[in-house]
Amino acid sequence: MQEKYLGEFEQMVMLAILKLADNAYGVSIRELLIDAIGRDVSVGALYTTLERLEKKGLLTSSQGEAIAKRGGRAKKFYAVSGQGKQALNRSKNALETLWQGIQLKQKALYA
Amino acid sequence: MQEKYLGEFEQMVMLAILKLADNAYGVSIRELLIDAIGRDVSVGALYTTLERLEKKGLLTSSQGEAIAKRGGRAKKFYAVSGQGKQALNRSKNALETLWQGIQLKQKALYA
DNA sequence: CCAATTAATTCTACAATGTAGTATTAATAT
DNA sequence: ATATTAATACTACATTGTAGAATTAATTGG
Repeated sequence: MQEKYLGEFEQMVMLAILKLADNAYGVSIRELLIDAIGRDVSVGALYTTLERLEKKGLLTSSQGEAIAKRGGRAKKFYAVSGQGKQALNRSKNALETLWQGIQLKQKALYA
Repeated sequence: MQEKYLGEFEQMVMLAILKLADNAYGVSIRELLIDAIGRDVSVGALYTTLERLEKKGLLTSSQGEAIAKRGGRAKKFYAVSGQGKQALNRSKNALETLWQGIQLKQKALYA
């Protein structure tokens, strides 16, 4: 079977998880994404993607303990699997290769 | 309207066009992509994507002249529009921001 | 000039990913 | 127990990815 690309949103979600390390769960992932990419991410979009990535084996998850805070459901923590990391690398490399030598905007040479 | 991401394949196609400069048409784009990303790209996948990108205003096209070669239909040349370049930049920046500080593989420090 | 050949694009159909909104669940506090 | 809160799950539809077959348009040889 030919390796497929990751979708772009999928990539972003996985990168957010890597960044959050052991604090990567739905709400925190969503916040980081919204902040990092400067646009809204709907709750549904995120959870759907998390599920799909886990089903494909690119993410793993573990149920969090209940915490002594006001209330609310337990968190489900995510981590990027080895397979997921490989996929990220492949996508990154493919894009980098293609960007090679392309200059879209001229940077100002001096202020 | 919120800006959407480019799909990853869409990005790749646009980058290939930029690279090919004034020789970007279906067949050459496909060859460059196959070579650059190391996997097959079906004819249909490519042309469908080209059409959609043009319809969205991210690409422009122009009909090529018939050329004195064995035979075959005239080429349709593509170029990335200003809007297309902006979209590429946005996607690139978003991904770069997220990759910031993430180290997946340790590079060998010495051989 | 017409049939064969070639180079290229278009068409059709379905799968995977993107996206949003609403509903549900599970925990805590009163 | 009931209200409140934090979080996840569900449902549905739009967009993008993907493949293969069909079609078109050009050239050349006879």
